[in-house]
Parts: sequence; C-alpha cells; structure tokens
Amino acid sequence: MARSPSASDADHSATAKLPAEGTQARRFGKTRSAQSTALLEDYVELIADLLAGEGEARPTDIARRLGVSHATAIKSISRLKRAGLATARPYRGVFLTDKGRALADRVRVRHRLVVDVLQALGVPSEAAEADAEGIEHHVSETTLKAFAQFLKARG
Amino acid sequence: MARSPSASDADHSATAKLPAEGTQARRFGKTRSAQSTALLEDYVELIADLLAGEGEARPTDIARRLGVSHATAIKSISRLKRAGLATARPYRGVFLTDKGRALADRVRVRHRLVVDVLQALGVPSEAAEADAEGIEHHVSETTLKAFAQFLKARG
DNA sequence: TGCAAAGTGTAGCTTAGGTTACACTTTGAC
DNA sequence: GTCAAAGTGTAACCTAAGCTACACTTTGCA
Repeated sequence: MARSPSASDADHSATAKLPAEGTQARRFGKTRSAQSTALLEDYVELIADLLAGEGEARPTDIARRLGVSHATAIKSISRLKRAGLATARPYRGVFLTDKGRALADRVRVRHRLVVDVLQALGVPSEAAEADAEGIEHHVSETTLKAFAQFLKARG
Repeated sequence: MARSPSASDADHSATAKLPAEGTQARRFGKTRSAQSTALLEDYVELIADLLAGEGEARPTDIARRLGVSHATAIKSISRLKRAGLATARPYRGVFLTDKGRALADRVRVRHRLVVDVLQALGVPSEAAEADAEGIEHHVSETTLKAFAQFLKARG
C-alpha cells in the first residue's frame, strides 16, 4: 500500500456504523444475487397464477402481465427452462416443473406474508401490494419467521 | 385474437387475487426500474460513509466494501457521474455533488427506518441489517411514512 | 377451405453490471 | 532520487434483461 490513510481509521460515528468489510461485501453480494433470482421468481409466480386461473400460460399473456414485450418474455422463459423451473414446447404454452411449482408455492406464501405485515404496520393495501412485489425477493428465512411470529402474536 | 380462452376468465380464487393487467404491469415495471436505481443508491450511500469516516472515497475501497472488482466500481462511478450524483478526477478520489449528498441523506434515513422496523418486528439485528440492504430500495414514500408512524406509535 | 389476425419465435441491437488482463500513476521508503 | 508496490484506468469480454423488426404457426370465421 503506497498511500497513507488520510483520515482516522476509526470514528464512523457520524454515519450509520460501518461493519467489517467482509461482512458488508457479503451483504451486498447477497443483495445482488437476489436480484438475479427475483425475475425468475416473478415469472414462476405469474405462470402458476395463469395456470390456476386460465388453465394455460402463454407467452403473450405473461408479457402483458409483466409489462414487457413478448420477445422478452420468451427469452426469460427459456432461462426458466434452463434453470429447470419450467417446460415449454413451441406454440404449446408454458408449464412448471415440480421444482417450479415448489418455488411458486414458496413465493406465494412469502408474498402473502409480506403484504400482511405491511398492512399490519398501517401501509394502505394498494401500496402494500406494490411494495411487496419488490420487497419479497429480499426477505430472508429468518425475517420471514419473525414476520409470521409477529402476525400470530398480534392475532 | 385467434385463440379462444380455454378457461374461465374469472375465478382466480385459488391464487392470491390477480389485479387488472395494467395495474400489475405497472407494478412490475416499477419494481424493475427500482432495481436500476438500487445500485446507484448503494454507491452513493457508501461514498458518503467513506467520505465521512475516512475523509476520502477511493475506487478500491468502494470496490472492496461492495465486494466487486475495482474495475466494476470504476465503471459504476462513471455512471454516477453521468447521473450527476458524483464527481471524480483520475487518481483523485470520488466526491458527491449536492444532488448526490441529498440522495445519500435520504437513503441513510430510509435504511435506518427499515432496519428499525424490522427489529421492532422481532428480526434479529444481523438479519435486519442484511435484509434492509435489499428491501430499502423498494420501499415507497407511502410505506416509509407508515413505518415512521408505526415506530412513533410504538414508542 | 382458405385466409387474415393473433400469437409465437428468432435475430440483432442496447444498457447495466460483472469479470480478467494489462498498462499507467502515485507515493512511501530506502 | 529512484523504484517497487498499491492503486487506478482501460480494453475486451460475458450474461441478463430489455427493445424492435421480421418471419413463421395456429386458428376462428367467412
């Protein structure tokens, strides 16, 4: 190291406490990889919804619901296939594998829990639904358990 | 439309309620664009921390804290510059613009609020810190207000 | 039965965010 | 004053996620 630290190495009191570098790096890394799973989770959840509600899940419907072009949806669906979450044959709709269904279930439960907690905290239901969409992908198992506990205790 | 709907259009009762397509599309779209701001927010927050704590914010330190290579950090810093959030001259460290500082302040307040709420809900502080890192970028103003209210009411 | 319209798939492009490899500055220390 | 090591910057590459444009299937209906 050629450059000396130009300021004290301690005293972070002005800011919200700087954890050890390793810890923080691990944290941010986890946040970023969560983002890569988030989209797949959204697709899987939506496909499960469409299959349950409409009996089939077609790329165009998926695209419309997600607000993306059908080409984007199709590309994501092939990533889903690569990840072993879905199956799809040309012009024949999209289906979930066992793994995909399991993920969809977990995602749905988690979504519900997040929305319920937000509402319990006084967030209007519309905002709760909207924010949950983004928040849910970043809620750890530990936090999920605390949420369930909180709701139970609160009755 | 050439293909008839193969199942009822109503009755989504088995799943967690499907909102109108437009609404859901808008929601997902918002979630995705939030992700594009998330990284910039992380950088700005970290740079503010480093400036306050160390007196300077250097690409290598930023990279280490975020767990990415220095090259990645440098590229992100130039995006920060493009967004008018930071300034940086070669070999001279990174600084925040007024806009960057304002964002950093908002982000820090929001982070604190999210962590506090999670802890209030019974989430262990380590998990609260970790999850907040991902969650905070998806919390709307409305939800933020509800959080503040909740904490106040709870004392 | 055939054909137009809807849906589907592919190709080619963009940006963000990440990497490794390599070259160039800075600076503390001898 | 020099020089090696640390830090910095750039280039070339990758994948994900988005887009538009265009070609190809399917299918309901005239």
